[in-house]
Amino acid sequence: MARGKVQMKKIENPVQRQVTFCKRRAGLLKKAKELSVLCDAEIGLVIFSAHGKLYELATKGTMQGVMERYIKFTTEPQPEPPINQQPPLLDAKEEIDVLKQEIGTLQKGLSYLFGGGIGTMTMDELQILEKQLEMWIFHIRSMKMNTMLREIQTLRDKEGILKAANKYLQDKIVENTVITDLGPFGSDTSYPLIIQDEIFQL
Amino acid sequence: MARGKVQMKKIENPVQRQVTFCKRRAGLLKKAKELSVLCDAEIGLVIFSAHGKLYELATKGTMQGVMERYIKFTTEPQPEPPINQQPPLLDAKEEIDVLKQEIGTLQKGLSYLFGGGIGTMTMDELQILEKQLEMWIFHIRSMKMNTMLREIQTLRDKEGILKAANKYLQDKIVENTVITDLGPFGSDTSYPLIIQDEIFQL
DNA sequence: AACTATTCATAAGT
DNA sequence: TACTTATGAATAGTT
Repeated sequence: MARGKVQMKKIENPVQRQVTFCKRRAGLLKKAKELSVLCDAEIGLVIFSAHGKLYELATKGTMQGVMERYIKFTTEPQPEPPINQQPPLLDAKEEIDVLKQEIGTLQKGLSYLFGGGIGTMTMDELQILEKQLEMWIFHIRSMKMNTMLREIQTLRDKEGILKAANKYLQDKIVENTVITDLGPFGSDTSYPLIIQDEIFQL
Repeated sequence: MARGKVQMKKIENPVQRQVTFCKRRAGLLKKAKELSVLCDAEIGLVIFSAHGKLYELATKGTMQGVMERYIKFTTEPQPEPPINQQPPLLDAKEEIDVLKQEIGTLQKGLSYLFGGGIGTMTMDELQILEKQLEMWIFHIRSMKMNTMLREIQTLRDKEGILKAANKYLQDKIVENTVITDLGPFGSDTSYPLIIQDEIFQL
């Protein structure tokens, strides 16, 4: 930098350290912005000063966004965006592994937030925590219900399409055999045994 | 920097952009390390290249640690370290407030970890999450049970002490009145109405 | 907070 | 991809 090299160790003089912190922090944030702009990169930068003050920069979106992307990236295998893409669940097993890791993180967060020892919590605190967890479960269950309802609807849609296809096939067969024979078709509840795969590619 | 200023906009030439990305990325990481060492700061730096590759730096601990600290900092009010300190429970009301804030943090963490939309979770994922939450509740409830058992034990201890005190007082009264009168005392189930506060300072 | 002498980072070239 | 070099930027020490 200027007027003498600087030793790569903590600056002992608190005043000088604070000044250097301000200058270099500004420089670092500027450099990060530049890199993001010049090279189209997404950057998240978090700086906690020695006294605990927070300085942050998130290019392209929020810090939340960067952190989510980071978690996703480090949790999943390399291929960056293979989670919940168009093909709704390509590999259920892999997805469950991902979830397990996420839950592990959450658990860590729990024991961390209530660190020092959950054993020291008061009755009131336990009561609140239990209630909170119950609310979460309630939330999860209502989401499960929604998922099931959606699946049921999807199945009904498919049923409708199959019935229509069935009808169409029946009509065609009747049409082709009308001269020689009037077959036993006609029931509204009978379905064809041959199903076109394409029907499922909705 | 060298041989001509650089325009602060995305470098169009892909080759040059890639070269610049490598150079400036290295520079940025170096500067971040230096700032951390010189000024005793905790820094988390995440860089996603335009092609989605991840580069990261976490000084002092892990990126997880930085992100947890960030979440805590942005969720809670400023006073950074007033969480479950030595004085076990100086003010129960205050402690509950702290707990509520911590729960808020946890909630945020939940929606963050499953960010992007919990609505996209699969049935399997929801199932696992629900089970996890139930296990937490089970844990909480067993802790509540322990707390209650401990309180019951404490009350029994107090009862024993009170009974002993009662006996002592009775004996004293009997002793002092034995000449003039044999009072109606003698029941094992009667307690004195006057209780010494000191008895409760166990 | 502003200045300036230096060192550092790096754009362009090889 | 790596090295070199000329030059612009960052900044340590000073005021």
